[in-house]
Amino acid sequence: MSLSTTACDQSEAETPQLLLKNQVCFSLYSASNALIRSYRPLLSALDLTYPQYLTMMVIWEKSGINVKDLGHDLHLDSGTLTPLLKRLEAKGFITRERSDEDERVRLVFLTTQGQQLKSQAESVPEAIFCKSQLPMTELQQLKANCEKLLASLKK
Amino acid sequence: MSLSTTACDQSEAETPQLLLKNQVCFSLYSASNALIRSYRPLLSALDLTYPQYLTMMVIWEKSGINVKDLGHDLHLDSGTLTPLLKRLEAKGFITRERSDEDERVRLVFLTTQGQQLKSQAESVPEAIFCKSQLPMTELQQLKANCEKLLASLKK
DNA sequence: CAAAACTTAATTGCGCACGACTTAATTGCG
DNA sequence: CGCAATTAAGTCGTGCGCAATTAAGTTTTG
Repeated sequence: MSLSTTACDQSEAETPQLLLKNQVCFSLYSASNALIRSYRPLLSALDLTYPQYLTMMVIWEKSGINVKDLGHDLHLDSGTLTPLLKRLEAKGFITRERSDEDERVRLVFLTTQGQQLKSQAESVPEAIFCKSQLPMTELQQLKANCEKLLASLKK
Repeated sequence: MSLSTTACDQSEAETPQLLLKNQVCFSLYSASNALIRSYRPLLSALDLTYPQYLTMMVIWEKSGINVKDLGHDLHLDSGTLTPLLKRLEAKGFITRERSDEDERVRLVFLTTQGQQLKSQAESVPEAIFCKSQLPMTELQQLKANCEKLLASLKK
């Protein structure tokens, strides 16, 4: 067996594990791209990209977090986060300050404008749920399956 | 309700729909990134990136396909595909030729080297399945859920 | 038949992801 | 103490994704 879910395909049975339609990863990748795409018009109204929106979620919850912990929460590294945080700072949503205790550490704080953004963002999840046109139970199942795969790959 | 699966969270119940851990999309995005990451060492041995690997799958199945149909199959546009195909051509895996019937159309053909690559790639799906450490039934469920979401968002 | 409408690919610009590397600060240990 | 090892963030280069635009070829239609 393989990650390509070879089931009952009639076309080209020679190497079915190399058919696009049998790839779990392709489905995951396409669905992720499509869902992020559907966020785009909603988020561009807030002057945010999707990764910036995720980052703001962490900062809304944990203002003063450092880059390492942010990267841990988002599963992203400093090569991705540093420029992203600079863009969020340029937009006025956050400030980036060095820690006094440890000069290596960069702390990220929410600004007043960043706080205001949160109330504007509150309607986004509902809007996306409507766009998805799927029952909550299925979305939760999808979420659980993704988390299980992620946990398994992280080990 | 919302796409953020607000269930039974104890932390910060004020706006639970804006907590990262309640986002279906974040789980999907993280799992997709992680799975693609786990393909990387296997594919770099074949001198392919993950999107290039997906593209080669289509071309292995449909040598002579045009860019529009390739984009339809992969859910990608020419802005992504044109440079990707040029890189595949530079590596010698494909050729890109104009159609005789319609000069606008660009046809993509498998080369001998591209054909040889297929046999080298045959071990990849199995290796990824092992890395995932999940039963096939769960992977198939994940795949089905992703496809349902994608279909729903495409409408 | 010629101009308008349409279609296909290519181009451009921006923002990720991420590996590899660098810089600077802190810690550890002999 | 002093220097090596470690750690945190930043930098750089490559390759996507995708919106917006452009260029070129084809079809439609008055």
